[in-house]
Amino acid sequence: MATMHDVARLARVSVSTVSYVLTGARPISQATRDKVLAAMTELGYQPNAMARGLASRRSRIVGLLMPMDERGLGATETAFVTGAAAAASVAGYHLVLSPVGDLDDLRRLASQRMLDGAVLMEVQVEDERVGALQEAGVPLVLIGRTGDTTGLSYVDIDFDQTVREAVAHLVSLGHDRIVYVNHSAAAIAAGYGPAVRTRDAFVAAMTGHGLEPVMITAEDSAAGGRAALTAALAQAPDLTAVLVMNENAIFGILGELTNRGLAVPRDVSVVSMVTSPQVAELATPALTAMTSPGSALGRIAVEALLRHVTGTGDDNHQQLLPCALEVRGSTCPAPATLAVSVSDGSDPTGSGPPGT
Amino acid sequence: MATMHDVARLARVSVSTVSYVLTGARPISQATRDKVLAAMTELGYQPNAMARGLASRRSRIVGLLMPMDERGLGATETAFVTGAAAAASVAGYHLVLSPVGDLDDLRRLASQRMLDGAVLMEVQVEDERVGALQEAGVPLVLIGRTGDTTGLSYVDIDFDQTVREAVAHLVSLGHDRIVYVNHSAAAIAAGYGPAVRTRDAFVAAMTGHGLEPVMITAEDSAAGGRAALTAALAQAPDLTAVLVMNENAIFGILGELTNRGLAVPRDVSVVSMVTSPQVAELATPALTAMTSPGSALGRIAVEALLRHVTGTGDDNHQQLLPCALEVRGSTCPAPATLAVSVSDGSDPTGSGPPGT
DNA sequence: CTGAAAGCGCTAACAC
DNA sequence: GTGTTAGCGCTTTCAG
Repeated sequence: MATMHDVARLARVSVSTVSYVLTGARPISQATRDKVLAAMTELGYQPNAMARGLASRRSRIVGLLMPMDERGLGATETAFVTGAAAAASVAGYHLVLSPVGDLDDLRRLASQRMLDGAVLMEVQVEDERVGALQEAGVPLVLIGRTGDTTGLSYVDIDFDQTVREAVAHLVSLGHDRIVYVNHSAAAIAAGYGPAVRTRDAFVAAMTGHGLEPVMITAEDSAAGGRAALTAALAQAPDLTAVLVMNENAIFGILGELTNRGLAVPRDVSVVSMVTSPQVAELATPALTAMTSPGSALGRIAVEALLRHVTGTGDDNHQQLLPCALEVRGSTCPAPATLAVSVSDGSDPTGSGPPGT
Repeated sequence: MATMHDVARLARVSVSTVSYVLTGARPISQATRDKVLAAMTELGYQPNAMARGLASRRSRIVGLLMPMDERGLGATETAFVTGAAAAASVAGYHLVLSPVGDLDDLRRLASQRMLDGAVLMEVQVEDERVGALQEAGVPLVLIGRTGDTTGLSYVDIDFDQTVREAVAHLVSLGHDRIVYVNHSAAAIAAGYGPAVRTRDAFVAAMTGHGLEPVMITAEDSAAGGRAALTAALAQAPDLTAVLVMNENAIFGILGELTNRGLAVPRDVSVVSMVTSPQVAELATPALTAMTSPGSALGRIAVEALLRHVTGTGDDNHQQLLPCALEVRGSTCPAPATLAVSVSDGSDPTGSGPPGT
């Protein structure tokens, strides 16, 4: 393995010159640079990452910290990762995905000066990792948001916009009995951001359309989805559409719908929010969904982090990204307004009270 | 940030002593060790990873290289990761997941002496990464197998056993028209290990039971699954069971079955191979599956790698792990043997030619 | 525009 | 059982 000395000797320059052509930290004449570059390629030189890191106090590694629970990475999260990795690679940084479950592990990783910065995924409202990294002096950017974002950089999904557009889509199809299946009650109670924010946004959106917001909570599993649909039908027997933000429950919901002889979308329209096209396509029919801005989230987070790390630019980047409506096969116009309504010609806006 | 010198000074010992209590590379008296440890905690000392790496020529980082395509990590792959991370952590190593898509990126990573070793996931029959890492002198272990495994360490799933048990399960339930839905024809032609090995194992298993092996290929998507089921029914209209090893196609298969009014498991039993419980539970009914030895694969791979890296033990670990049959709701006894058979009492073994 | 040399924080001989 | 010290390969002053 050739070292910088070897390159310097071969190019007949000093080591510092070699170093400077590598880092670009000071101007080098074209002639010298060419000599050095030639020597490098001739020797197949690659700088030693550890030595660089020690001398420069910069590892050129940024971490993507994701709590890996058993559920695995959905396509959405995977998109974060690929987007982030690409952005890091472009900047000459390595992105390492650290499946740190343990807070102590994280503390260790951070204090060992192994990371120039970190992107946190799956951020909780009260996330201990934030404090741990700040104490260790590791710059960070969140994908998601903590409760108090003062002085923190983050990139997150615009849940308000997402819910609003999803509801608008259903309303424009004539639906007026829309049930929202959220994450679990426990998640909401714990203040899990996406669950809380979508809940509020749903209430606002429905109210804005003069409709009554009905929300059901669901455990993150197929069984949870089945139970949620059962509860939804109990609470709103005349529902014509369900809005879901729970990739783990959605298949249970669809299964239970089928079990009850309700066809999608003929009898019930379904919209899945913050969903990747891949998952949407798994269902039959494919799901109309609000597609998450997957790789963009990851890319933007890393770019903001690197700006922070290198001291280039704002160290307080806060940004929301929209989800895009992609209409597939799980939504269609609401079944002809209730027989009674049709027969008496009332309620053409479809915004009447339930049970009419 | 406290350094080793600070610790040494506070404990009134030499730096080397501190270093040795850290590495355990030579015996230290209990008294000194205690002093040093006390000093360390008092200062909140954490060794600098870069300095250690430079001096010891060991980064204590092992890479888990996974080509991240858009599909994302299934629960199965995620289990590899968590198993591997846990094993690395226990040994005091960091596991970094490197989403290297580009071979040049990988070469760079390897030549920069950043990795003490690597575990390769999603191994292809002809995998360029193997050569790249070997040239760079990076020890490696595969999860999966290349075509020629001479001199290579690997851990893989025992596809023979998996197929054999899955078929045996169906046969024991009285099924005799079993269709296997494999990966795509292209994947098989390219020599994709799991596809080729399960194909051969399926033929062997069916033949062993005196049954005719019918295999259909499917693209890795819901649409591919739907098409495959259509093809399967065309080729074997009287099929009573389908065996699948394609997590992306399985939902398409199930959807198409429903579309055609075929109930699972009443009309058709379904077994999914190399599947995580999480995915199996997504379906309604939950899928009977051959559960993959997820985290064990990751753990064993890392343990083998670390033995290799530290020179402790065989650097040629080759091991196959079985999948476990977990019976859920998608299989049941075959529909009463064909009416004709029953009425004429023939073919009790169910091994007659198709179309009887 | 280029060189010389002093570290970065740690490990691992080599001494005792 | 412990101390001394020469590097590991690079970056970055400080000089020219």
